[in-house]
Amino acid sequence: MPKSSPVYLQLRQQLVDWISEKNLTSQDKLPGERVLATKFQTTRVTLRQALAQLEAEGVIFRSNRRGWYVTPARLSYDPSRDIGFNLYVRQQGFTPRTETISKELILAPQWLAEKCGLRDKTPIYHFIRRRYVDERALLIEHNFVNPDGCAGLMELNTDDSLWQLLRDKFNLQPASRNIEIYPQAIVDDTADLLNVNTGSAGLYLQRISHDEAGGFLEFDHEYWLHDALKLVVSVQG
Amino acid sequence: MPKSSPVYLQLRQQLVDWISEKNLTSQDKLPGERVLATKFQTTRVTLRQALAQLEAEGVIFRSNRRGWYVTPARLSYDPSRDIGFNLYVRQQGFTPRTETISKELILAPQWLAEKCGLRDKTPIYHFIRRRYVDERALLIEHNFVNPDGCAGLMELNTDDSLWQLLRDKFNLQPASRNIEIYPQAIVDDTADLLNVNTGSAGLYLQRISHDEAGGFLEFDHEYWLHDALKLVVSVQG
DNA sequence: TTATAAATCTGGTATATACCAGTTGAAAAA
DNA sequence: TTTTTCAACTGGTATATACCAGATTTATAA
Repeated sequence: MPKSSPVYLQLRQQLVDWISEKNLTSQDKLPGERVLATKFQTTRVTLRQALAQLEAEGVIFRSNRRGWYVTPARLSYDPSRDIGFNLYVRQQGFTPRTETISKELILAPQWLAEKCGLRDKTPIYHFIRRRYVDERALLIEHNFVNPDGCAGLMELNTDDSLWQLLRDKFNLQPASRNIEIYPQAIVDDTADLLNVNTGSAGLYLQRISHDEAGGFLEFDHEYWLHDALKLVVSVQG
Repeated sequence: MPKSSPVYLQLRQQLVDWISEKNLTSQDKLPGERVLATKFQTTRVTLRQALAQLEAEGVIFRSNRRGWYVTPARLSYDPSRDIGFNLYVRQQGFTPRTETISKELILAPQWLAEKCGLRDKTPIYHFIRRRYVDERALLIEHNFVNPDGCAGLMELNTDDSLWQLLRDKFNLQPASRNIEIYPQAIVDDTADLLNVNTGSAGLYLQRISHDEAGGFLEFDHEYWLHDALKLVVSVQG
């Protein structure tokens, strides 16, 4: 006799069926939790367990206190290329948007100096940007750029590709990158900026770029929603 | 007046403090939920919310119905190299173990044939392996190997590096790899094999390797626990 | 000594209920 | 028409309580 699965997993399946039956698609809103709980004859608590399950699977997502929505297809993303986020997104038929949340010249804190092989308190540009696809905020990006050779970068419009600016205006181009990637919960400020609860699943991506002479160009880290991207990398050898 | 954070987040902090105060370290077990709930004067339900938060952050992990444990440091892992899992792990001072769960010669199903550019129903080796670090099961790996040029692979011991076997015994070596990486919930069989609940956060990693002539060598996918690894990739250009 | 069965751990699921806190949109005021 | 205010909605947090289901240990029988 097959053991029956728990109620919340059965409910999960009912929700999946219902979503496909109703032809709900990318970014469509689900009814409120109280409505769903009634419709499927269960408690809100149990319903939320099923919703959380689907959220973990990347089927639906929530926007802070606004409700549940159907998750759009993942964005393919190659962290070893720098054709620019906006271009990337458009090539896949989505609509990008970038907000520069802050830009300032700071003195490199110790952790950053260590990572990048700089002396403590070296001046460095710090950009914080929020990037959207189809008006859903997908990631928060921090760029720390070595000001050597690109003085005045901060006065330019940074809502598009930084690398494009560096290449076109300052003739700077990365020759090698060290990339680190791992799943990490999104917390605190970052969570707020992305309109998710602290502790939401996310993907952390860090990149250190050097020029041909081995000089430090840029340190960057990105906090992505867990269901938002698919990394694609090609490697030789 | 600063808004006070919810009880479960305060509790989260208390737990963190308590863990560090008690000097709990890698793989140490936490007291049972009922004990903790009493100690911190809260309900088991609220306590579990705090524990789930720490789990999402990768501070603690649970082993199915056994209890909560302190998460070990992440394993660094370069998916573009193939020095072999076991060697990788040992280099970082951990103890690896690999179990071959199954190995068989199958006929490539459609999805696989498409991905690898094969004809439908091409014969192909299928290995399923479970890999441990310090006796914690971290990932389930599926290898689909093109039998051309490595007949008899299935009879060999596959608890170490497949690539090492292919290189040493069959003179096969990959020239290029296409890698896909994204966060994905661990469900069903895979969850069972890893001793986690269905829906646990995980990282999915897929690799397609070709030889110098562009011939298909191997398709591989891996399901990792979300808190188990840190991907490290170096890229030129 | 070993194998088996039962008791007792542990976390997992489920229900009912209340209130809190941002979001939203409608109503009221400017 | 525009702004402001406020009611109502939504999801988020919190407590209390019960029972279920695997895992582990202990006691018992072979």
